[in-house]
Amino acid sequence: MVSAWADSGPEAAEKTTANVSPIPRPARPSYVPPHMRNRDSQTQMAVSNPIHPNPSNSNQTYRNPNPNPAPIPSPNLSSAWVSNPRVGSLSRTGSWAAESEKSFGWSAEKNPNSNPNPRGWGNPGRQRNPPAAEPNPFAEEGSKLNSTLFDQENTGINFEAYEDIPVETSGENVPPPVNTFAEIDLGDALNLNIRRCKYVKPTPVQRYAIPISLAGRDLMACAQTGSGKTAAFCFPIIAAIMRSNVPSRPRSGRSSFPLALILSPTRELSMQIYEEAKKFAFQSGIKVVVVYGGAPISQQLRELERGVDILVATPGRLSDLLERRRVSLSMVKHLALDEADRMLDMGFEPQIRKIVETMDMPPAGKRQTLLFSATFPREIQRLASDFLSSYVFLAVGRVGSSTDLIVQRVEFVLNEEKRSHLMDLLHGQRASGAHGKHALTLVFVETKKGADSLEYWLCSNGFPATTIHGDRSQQEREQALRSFKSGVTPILVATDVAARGLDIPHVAHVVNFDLPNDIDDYVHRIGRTGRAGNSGLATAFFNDSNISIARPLAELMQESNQDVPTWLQKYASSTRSSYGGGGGRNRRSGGNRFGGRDYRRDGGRGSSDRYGGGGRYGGVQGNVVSSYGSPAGYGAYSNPGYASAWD
DNA sequence: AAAAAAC
Repeated sequence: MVSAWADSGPEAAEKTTANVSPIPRPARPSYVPPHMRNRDSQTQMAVSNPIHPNPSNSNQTYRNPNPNPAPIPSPNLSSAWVSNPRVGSLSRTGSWAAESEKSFGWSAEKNPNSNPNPRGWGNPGRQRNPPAAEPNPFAEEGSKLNSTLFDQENTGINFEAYEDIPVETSGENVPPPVNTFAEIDLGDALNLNIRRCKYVKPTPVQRYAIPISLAGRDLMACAQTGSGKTAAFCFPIIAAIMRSNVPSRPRSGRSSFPLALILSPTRELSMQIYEEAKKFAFQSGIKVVVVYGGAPISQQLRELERGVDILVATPGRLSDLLERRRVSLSMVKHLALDEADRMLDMGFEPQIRKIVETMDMPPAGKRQTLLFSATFPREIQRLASDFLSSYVFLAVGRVGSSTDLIVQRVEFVLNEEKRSHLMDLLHGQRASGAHGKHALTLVFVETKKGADSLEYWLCSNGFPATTIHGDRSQQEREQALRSFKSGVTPILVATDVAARGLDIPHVAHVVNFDLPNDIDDYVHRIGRTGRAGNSGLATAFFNDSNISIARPLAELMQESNQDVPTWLQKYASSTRSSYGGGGGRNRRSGGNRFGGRDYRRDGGRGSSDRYGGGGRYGGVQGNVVSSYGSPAGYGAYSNPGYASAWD
């Protein structure tokens, strides 16, 4: 379980801070101190406010599964693949991957004009704007795969770790899980794209969530970080749109009428979901558009005008577009909230409620609603049930899952010693070299100011760092992320803006320089490493100002088979029991094996219980099953190509 | 108390 480089950790920890004096080195020439950075002003956009006509035919039959989906020209290998559930035993380096890509004929695929769009983007019956050549979203992936660097460092998905993963479903008539993608009718185009993504078999959350969603059910899914959630909600949405009769969308005004809406709490996460969704929807005729703040709206408006089927958005920019009547939600048949617990917490909930309940979106029951997160506090579940109709609750357990692959360490570090202690860790990493050239370190701090100041200090001390937080311009944020991912600045100092969902390959080490107050935030932060079944290291600096998280942290570490320092246990037991009622902020799910538990079950506990109990629905049926019961089609193999598509 | 999210 412990990887080679993780073993080098303790050596670094043994160094004393006293031995290290910051080595004054000139800042890298490219570094610009925070106060010197100019915040670029946004392009002003003339606001037009066309009156939004009521779409006359929005009462289309909901979900009309068409047994004869519109034929989509597809390369000839797809059907062969669909009928072969045993691809799981093939190695990426084997002939399968190499040969199949050749025979797909990439150059031909780049010309979508040979693929008359059967969906009618935005303006049915008429293709006002023939689509420009659809760029191949797999191009970058392909070049990455050919890199020996990545081949060396990526060990591929560790499916063995998922063999015994506990899965809990509850709700009425829960559709059964599948073992392979081939068992589900996702359509030729999507099947082909799944293959291009090098996904060989579904992850646990996908095995359960896809059949449930495909059956048209609402879903609240709780699955560990890095477990393939994006695909779990994108696949069924794409498949459903493909097999439905696309309702004709009004041509009036300048509104666009997406069929699916995917909301996420940060701009970068929306961007990431968009990039993934574009791959899945490649050459399916389904148009994906992303909108978020901080970027010029004019370009986004143009994209929308060209038609949109799946809209990925952050709440603020979407609200803006809704007020401008440039987007109508009246045709939305699928609503997905990623990081749903964050979307429904105090800061976001009113905004989300406004979008979902007071605009023109069909109500729960007339649309499908999919909620995904790694964490689902009980009170958020209760809020969320307002948006759901007869939903299935799905929890994929933590044991044997990716958080188990993260080695978690907690060190007692006083505030004034944090910087030098971080320096020790970084020096140790650098000296051992065991992390490899592409090993990245993500450092979480509490405040935006703190992020700037730590970044400056690191740079001044010879550690190439950059920072991402909400006070930086969107350009700067995206640049920082690129620079981090590419290894130009292998240290990224971040606020919680980077805590959730971001899939950054090769993050070997997550440092909680400042611990969060909420254990769920901790779970999401450390989930930036140890992805796709790879191992990772998470180090937290703890001191007296973190007492409130001591107990849930100790419990979490215990649940994931980590060594809990004795001193931390003392802190934990010195705080009031979280089970005594009241003060349930940091309550986890009562020590069970899941990241969350259906609040409709397990009635009878106090109402302050955070993750379970006191449900207003009595007697919801539940099943606990082992996810990977059937070994069919699962062979040991390694595939370096999976990591980035896993979440 | 902080962070995120529109102009």
